[in-house]
Amino acid sequence: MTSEHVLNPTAASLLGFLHDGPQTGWDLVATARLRIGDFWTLTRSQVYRELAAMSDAGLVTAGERGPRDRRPYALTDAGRAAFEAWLDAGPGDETIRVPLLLTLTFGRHLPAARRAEVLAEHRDRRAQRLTRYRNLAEDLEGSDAFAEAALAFGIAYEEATLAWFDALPPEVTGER
Amino acid sequence: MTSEHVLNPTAASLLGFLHDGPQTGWDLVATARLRIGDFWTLTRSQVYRELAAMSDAGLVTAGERGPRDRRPYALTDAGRAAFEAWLDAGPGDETIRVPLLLTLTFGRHLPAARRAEVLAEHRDRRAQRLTRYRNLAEDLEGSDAFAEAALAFGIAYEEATLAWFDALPPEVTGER
DNA sequence: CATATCATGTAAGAGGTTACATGATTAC
DNA sequence: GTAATCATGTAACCTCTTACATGATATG
Repeated sequence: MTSEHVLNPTAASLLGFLHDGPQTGWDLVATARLRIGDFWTLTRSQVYRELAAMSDAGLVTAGERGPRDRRPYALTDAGRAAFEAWLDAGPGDETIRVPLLLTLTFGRHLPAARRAEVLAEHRDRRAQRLTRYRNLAEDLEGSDAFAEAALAFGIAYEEATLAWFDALPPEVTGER
Repeated sequence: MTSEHVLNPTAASLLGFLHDGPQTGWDLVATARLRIGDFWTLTRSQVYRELAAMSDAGLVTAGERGPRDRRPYALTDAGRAAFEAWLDAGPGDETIRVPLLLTLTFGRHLPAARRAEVLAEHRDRRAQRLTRYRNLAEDLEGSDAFAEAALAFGIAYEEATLAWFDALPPEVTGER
């Protein structure tokens, strides 16, 4: 009888990173920000909480405290099994929540001039993100095909968004 | 001194819908599912809670209970002001959380055959969503430019996603 | 009269964010 | 020695989901 600890995607990702060796909470935050931060948000608080919970559940073990109270967590066999089960289950349905489209839906309640500003600001943020992604893609080239694929998704998304922006009719954008 | 009640996007959307006249919680759920359901999830529980909270804050007023205990909520001037302030602030940053890209990031831990299956399943779900969007777009044509624009975003997103799927290299998809 | 649908809500818990509190070590 | 950064964690609160509980009305 295996005690099935159901993983949430955040916890599962931590286990995923621990496959490359023990890490402290602090390090895991940095790793996660770097490797999945562009498509999965997570906070320090969350990481420490999930680590504590997974330690209780036997999915990870806390090692000795090192300098500066550093406390490395290592994957257990149970943790490895739980991670594999999570991965094998496939990605859950995406929760699509796009604040921009809410603002747009209620666009008729926003004066045209302000609407134009708001949209332009948002478009700009997207454009900056696309630029950042493209730079990242250069750095990443040839290293990790999976990471490259994930980044390519982001690029495709932002490109599509910008094209959408530029195709909006003037009665929506509020520009004359 | 105006008591600034800070709205979350869900609450704000309810106020937005109440601009077209009083509605009950039940009706608001249906309206929201229909009008913003494709880019903003929300549950019954949430709607009743937000209505109660906004009623306490004076942003809406509960009317007399009708048949089947139906209780219509109406917008107050404070509610209208709060909504306008929310709308004017512009859309907040999108929280990007794409479970698919997590699965992909850890793709090397998933056997190639299973990886191919998982990706194919997910691609299929996306394709179905795109089809649904396209049908909706036909129905919507010429009615509401803002709703059409929001839908066009969804279509652009799904089209970009499908194109990305189809451009994935075989070492990522796990197909030979 | 039985079943489906309409309609309200509460309870419990998971997940997520922000702010607070504390202290060690490194770099200047 | 002082400021930055590393490192751990707790507390409070908000948001969101799922399950539970209850009853009225319409449809067949």
